[in-house]
Amino acid sequence: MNLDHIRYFLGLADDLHFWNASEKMNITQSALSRHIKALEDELGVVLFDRTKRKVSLTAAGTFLQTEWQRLLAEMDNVQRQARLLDSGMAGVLRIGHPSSIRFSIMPDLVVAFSRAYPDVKLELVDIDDTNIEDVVLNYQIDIGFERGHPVHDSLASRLLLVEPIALVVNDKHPIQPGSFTDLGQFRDEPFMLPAHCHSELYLNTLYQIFPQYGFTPRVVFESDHGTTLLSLVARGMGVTVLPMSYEKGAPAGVQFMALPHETSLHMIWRQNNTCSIIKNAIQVATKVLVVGSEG
Amino acid sequence: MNLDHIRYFLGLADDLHFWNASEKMNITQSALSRHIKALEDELGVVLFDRTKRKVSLTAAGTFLQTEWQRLLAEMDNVQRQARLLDSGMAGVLRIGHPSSIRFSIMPDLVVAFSRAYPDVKLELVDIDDTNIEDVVLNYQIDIGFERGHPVHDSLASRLLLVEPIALVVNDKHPIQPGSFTDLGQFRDEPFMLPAHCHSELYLNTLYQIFPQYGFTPRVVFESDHGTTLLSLVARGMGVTVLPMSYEKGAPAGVQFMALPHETSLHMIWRQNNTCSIIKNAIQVATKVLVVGSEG
DNA sequence: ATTATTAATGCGAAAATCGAATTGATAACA
DNA sequence: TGTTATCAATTCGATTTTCGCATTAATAAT
Repeated sequence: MNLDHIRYFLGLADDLHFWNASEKMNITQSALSRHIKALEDELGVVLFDRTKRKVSLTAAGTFLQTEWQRLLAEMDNVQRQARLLDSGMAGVLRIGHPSSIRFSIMPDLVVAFSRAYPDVKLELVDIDDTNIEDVVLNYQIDIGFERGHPVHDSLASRLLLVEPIALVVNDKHPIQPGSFTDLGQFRDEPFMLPAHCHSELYLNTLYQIFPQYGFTPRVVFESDHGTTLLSLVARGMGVTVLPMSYEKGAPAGVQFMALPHETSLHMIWRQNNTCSIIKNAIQVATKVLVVGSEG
Repeated sequence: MNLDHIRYFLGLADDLHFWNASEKMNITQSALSRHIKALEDELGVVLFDRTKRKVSLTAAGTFLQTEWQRLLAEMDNVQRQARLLDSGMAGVLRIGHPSSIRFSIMPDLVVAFSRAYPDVKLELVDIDDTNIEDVVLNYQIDIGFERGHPVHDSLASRLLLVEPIALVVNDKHPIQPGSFTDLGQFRDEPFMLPAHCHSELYLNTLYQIFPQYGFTPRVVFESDHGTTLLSLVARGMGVTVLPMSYEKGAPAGVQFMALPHETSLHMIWRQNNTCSIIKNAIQVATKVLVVGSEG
């Protein structure tokens, strides 16, 4: 059955006059007659009583008028929603990110994206010890953030941010920004560092720093959570090394000192994910954290 | 847009394989390809990602799969209901009847009809002093019952019942069935009779009886309600004349004696009412009250 | 490099649909 | 009572759409 048949039916049901109705719908009267007949034949139900002089709806016709009107309107709404989904103006975007950007970068991105696409629902998924690339590949999330260029082939990525890695000390520590020269000054300090189950890429970067200063840090505490490390630094338990973006939202009593080393933040997604929401998200993220671009 | 397009879409969305899906739906693969393409072009939305080797639904496609499935099911239900309405298996039937058959005939008809057509809702409309023919013609009810052949041209009717008119006396009245000969015996009795706003046809029949016995009844009380008259007869206030069908459900203490006069019961409906429920109602009524038939 | 798989496409035939004109039946009017 | 006006159904030839068959093109598997 053709939805146009139903539209023609509704037009005739409004006018109850074949010629008038056909003219309003820009078809000929003969076409309208045939459409209605075809519809009636297909249903096996007479929709109009025509007495050569007057056209009126049958009981079934009256029923179908209201029901089909409703269903056609629903069809339209469904199609409009589909177009929104297609254009990335509506839908769901699941995001996973390391805790390191929870307070500094994610809020900016979320606010910017929600403003631009208010009808897209954001689901922030907590990713702790799992490899974030796997979580993207497993369709658990659509977009992930990772420190370092993604390893997996079928992931696409964009570099969003390059930031210094910082040494973090208690603000009562004898060495402060004024007297800080290089990391070698801390060779005998107790370090608190991320655990090994954290992002490999970042850990590699991190653990390649110390040998350059000729020492291996004495690790007295391990944690994946930067905020945990920060609060222990604030309590004077030792020093730590974290991306500079942790400075925003850090507790009182800690001091960040940039090291001459950097870490990058990449946004990653499935290469075969053609959904426009992804494209929109890339665009927003790029606009918010203006950096160059990458494949 | 054609609903078949949507069916083809749903078929492909199930299989995610053009050839398999097309074979299941008894069309060729080329036809299916073109249907899907036509649908996508019409919507302006890509529904499937096809990578020459794998077919998968887009976000919009996934959405439309569930929504269109639901809408198509609704379409089917609506059509089924329309067919029921058309066949007279469902719908509403509004009935008006004189109070004279409320206890004797209507219950039988209602029970029989409800058993045969359980999905047709019966609305019993109380018709008191209004002309029942007008109530049918005004579309207030679909079917009416009238004592006598209908007057109006555009009404169709069927004779359902011919029954005696009865004299009703108190069971302590000196004249009882054994001693009853004719109505002339009651020329000096106090009569209680229907009021003039009752059905004209019946009143004409009724008031033509007395002259045949050479007297005019002494009317001491008038009422349209046969049950009222009966209860007064039971209290010994006088005698009355009513269709024999009142005997069923009459109060204790009254005695019915058939007169050699008859009244008929007709079912009436709008001649131009083509609704099958009417036809079904006629059939049921005829079967329940087996009598001949009439135009 | 070769083969198998599979969606898209070109092509002629078949089917559906269209508009213009005609028909047939009824209501309105003279 | 005969005539006209109205209006839905129908006929007919032309156009458009849709179909199946065969082929093409692109990819994955061997």
